[in-house]
Amino acid sequence: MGASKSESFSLEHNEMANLFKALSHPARIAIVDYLLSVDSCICGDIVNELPLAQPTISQHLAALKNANIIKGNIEGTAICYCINPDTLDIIENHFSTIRHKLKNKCC
Amino acid sequence: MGASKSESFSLEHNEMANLFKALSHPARIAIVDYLLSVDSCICGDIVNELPLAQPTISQHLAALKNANIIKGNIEGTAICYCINPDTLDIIENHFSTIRHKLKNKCC
DNA sequence: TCTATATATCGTAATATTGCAATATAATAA
DNA sequence: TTATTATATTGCAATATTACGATATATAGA
Repeated sequence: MGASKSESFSLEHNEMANLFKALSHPARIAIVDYLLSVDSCICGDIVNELPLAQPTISQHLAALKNANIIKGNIEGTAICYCINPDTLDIIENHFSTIRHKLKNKCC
Repeated sequence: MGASKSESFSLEHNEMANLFKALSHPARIAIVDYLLSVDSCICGDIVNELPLAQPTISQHLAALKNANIIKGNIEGTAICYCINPDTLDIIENHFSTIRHKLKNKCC
C-alpha cells in the first residue's frame, strides 16, 4: 500500500492534520509571513516575492485557500489575498487545549 | 523536478514547516491526543490504540520524536513517551506572533 | 475588436510519504 | 543460555507532493 489510511481516524483528527499539512511547506509559511508583513492584503505581487515559478505559487496558494488559511477576493485582474482569522482561531484553540491538558501531567 | 526547494527558504520558515509536517498526518495527531488523554506518560500500549501495524506506528513515533514534539525515555523493555512542552512553546509563539501582526490589518 | 496582464489548469518528471511483512535489536525473565 | 516482549530497521509497493513548461482563462485598457 502507501495511501494514507485517513478513513481510520476521526474527522477532527483528519481536519487538524489537513490544516497542518497546508502549513507543512516552507513556501507556504513564507506566503503567510509575507501576507502578514505588509499593511494591507496583497493584490498581485506574491509571485515576485518567492523563488518559485508562477504555476508553483498558484498551487501553493490553492493549497492554503483550500485549507481556509487564506481568503482570496478577485480585484480586477489581480486577486487580493488575506489571512483567514477564523482558521487561526481553530489552530490556536487546538494548542490551547493541548496546553491545558498538559498542565495536569507529569511532564 | 519534484523535490522541495527548501534551500531557497529561510531556516526559520523551514523549521516551522518541519514542525507542521510532523503534525500533518491523522495518526500523529491521534498519537499526540492519546498521550494527552491519559494521566501520565505512556509506556507501551500505543500500538494497541491505533488501527495501524507496529512498524507503521514506530515510524510515526520516530517522526514526532525527530521534530521534538514528543520525548521518549527507555523504561525497561518499554519506552515512555511524553509531549515536549518546549516545542509546544515554539508553536504557540508562532501563532501568537501571527495574531499580533493581524491586529494591525484590514481583515 | 485586439493586446497586455494576472492567475489557473494540464501534463509530466522527480521526489517524498505511507504502510506493512519480514527481520533485527535490546532488555528482561526463566 | 534460551525464550519472551517491546521497539526499530529494512525493503518495497502504492500513493501523494512538488515543480515547472505549456497552455488556458479572464479582466482591463486601447
